[in-house]
Amino acid sequence: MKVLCVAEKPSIARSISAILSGGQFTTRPSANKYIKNFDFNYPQTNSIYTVTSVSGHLTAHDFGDAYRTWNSCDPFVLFDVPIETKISTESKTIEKNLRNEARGADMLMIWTDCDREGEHIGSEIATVCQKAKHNIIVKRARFSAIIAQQIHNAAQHPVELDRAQANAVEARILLDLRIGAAFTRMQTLTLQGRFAQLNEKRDPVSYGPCQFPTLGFVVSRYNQVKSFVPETFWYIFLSLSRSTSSSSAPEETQFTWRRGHLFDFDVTLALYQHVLGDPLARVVKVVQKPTKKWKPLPLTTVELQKSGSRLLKLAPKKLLDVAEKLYQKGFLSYPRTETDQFDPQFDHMSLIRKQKIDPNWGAFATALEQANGFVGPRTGKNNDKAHPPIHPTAHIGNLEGDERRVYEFITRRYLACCSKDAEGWEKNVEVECGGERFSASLTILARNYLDVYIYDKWYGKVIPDFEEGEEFTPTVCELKEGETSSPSYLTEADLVTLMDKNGIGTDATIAQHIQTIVDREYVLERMEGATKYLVPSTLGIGLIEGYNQIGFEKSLSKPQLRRETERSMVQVCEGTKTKQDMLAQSIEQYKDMYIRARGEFNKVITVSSAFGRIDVMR
DNA sequence: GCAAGGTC
Repeated sequence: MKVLCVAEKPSIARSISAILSGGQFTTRPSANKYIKNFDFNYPQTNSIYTVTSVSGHLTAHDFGDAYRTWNSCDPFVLFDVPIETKISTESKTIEKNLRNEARGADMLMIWTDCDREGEHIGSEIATVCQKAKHNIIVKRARFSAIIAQQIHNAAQHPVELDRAQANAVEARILLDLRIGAAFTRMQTLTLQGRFAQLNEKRDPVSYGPCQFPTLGFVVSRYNQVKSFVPETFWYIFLSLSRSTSSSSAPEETQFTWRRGHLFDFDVTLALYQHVLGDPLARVVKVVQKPTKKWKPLPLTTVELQKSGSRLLKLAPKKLLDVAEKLYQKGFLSYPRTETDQFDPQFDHMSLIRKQKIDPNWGAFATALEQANGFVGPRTGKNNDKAHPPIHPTAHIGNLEGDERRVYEFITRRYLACCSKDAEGWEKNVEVECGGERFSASLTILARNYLDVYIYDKWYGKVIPDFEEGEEFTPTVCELKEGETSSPSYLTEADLVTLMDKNGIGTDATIAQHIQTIVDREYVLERMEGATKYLVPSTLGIGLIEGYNQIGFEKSLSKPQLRRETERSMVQVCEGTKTKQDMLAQSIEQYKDMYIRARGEFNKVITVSSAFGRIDVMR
């Protein structure tokens, strides 16, 4: 039997071939420069295998000619007019390769990632191959990691394609296109009629079910900052200076008031006077216990973008681009993964060994190899069943600039994962004075993973000995005043976190959505020191606040609608809803909102005009 | 000139 295997991307095709053939395969080029065909025998099922791949989705969706140009129709009809599905121009050579290979095959085995999108890509592959060979048997290989035993098992026990999952994705594709195109054209054409600046630039004023909630987060934080009024508070500050030993200089131990701070001056003053009336502080409790600072979890794409943008000051999109490049050069594992747990069979030692030669972290890697050095990584809660957490696959010493910094971060993170938690000793001293309680708590370090993961800080300070029942005269006892501080604008790391929590976009697209609202000039990047903050432009504020004033039951700029789309997709996958019902219900809902938005768009225009100009403020 | 999701 001749079997044609098709993976979602070239790297997986190569890995599968290496495993199934035991390294004995021949390589043929295809019409596409990224894609190769691998041939070998697979005696376990008495078959001749060819393994190739696509490169993500094969098809593109668009309206027919009659509706593609912007002035050809009322945007409202885009909710209903037919959508054409074509092989995208970039995929033409890939389609050709699939057809050639399918003609000579008895069976098509689909090896796309085991997620909804993978099932949809699989159905695209099946359509192309069945066109080339009508009676080809279509099967699907199920695997959750590129591990020999799993890959062999998948090849020997193929299952059926899950059409329900493919349908759910198809519905989302159609919905996003209809909603995006209809609202984008309506917004753009209406605003261009009112604001000359927009007309000159001809930039679309886009709407999208992911980009608007993303913009909504930025505007919402902006409003919090603008409406913030500082509040004065008061607190009692207590400290003691004493030497830890007879020879050392005195050190100050600061105690924290158990009440934190109060907003009522008179009450605070009364309590303070009570404390002043009692010159002696008594140690009521000393608790000492070991404490830990946990090493980081294995690295996912979202976490790379969050911690990377915070620690390396690189934009999430940039981080992903750099990681992608390093992956293509063979230094990193696949950088788009939701998985924060390594497979129990994962071979860490050979990867750690590769890092021993590094001048900066080689010694740490060497120590991990010794007895008591290595501790298996923590197990997170997420597993996409397709890719392991991001880790270095080879050592490289001559990178420069951002590539070097990203590689270093990922490598240090990985080595930290294979190390031990930092250990400390916590001493909590509780003190009573004039009826008020105060406490001090400090930690002493045993660094472990912190030695390689230089991005985490864990400060500790030796605290003098205190004994229960001991009395002392505080060195300082003061009534102090403070002020609540304004929230800051959103950082990119904050925004990634919010999007991830609210299910806006996926690990691979979150960074793109942020880029989109910047490109559309809805949001400006403002540097303060080394930190980049996101501030909405007048246009961004006008759009969000304008829609808010229309008072939709479900806001176009909040995550709820996207969550509902997600829930509908799950229902289609489970078979509790049909694709047609999902489409019909959503389209109806958005049509109602579209009609109201169009009717009351003067509110968006009014809010935008209120800022005087609709172009961006600098 | 529109979306979001894959991927190179």
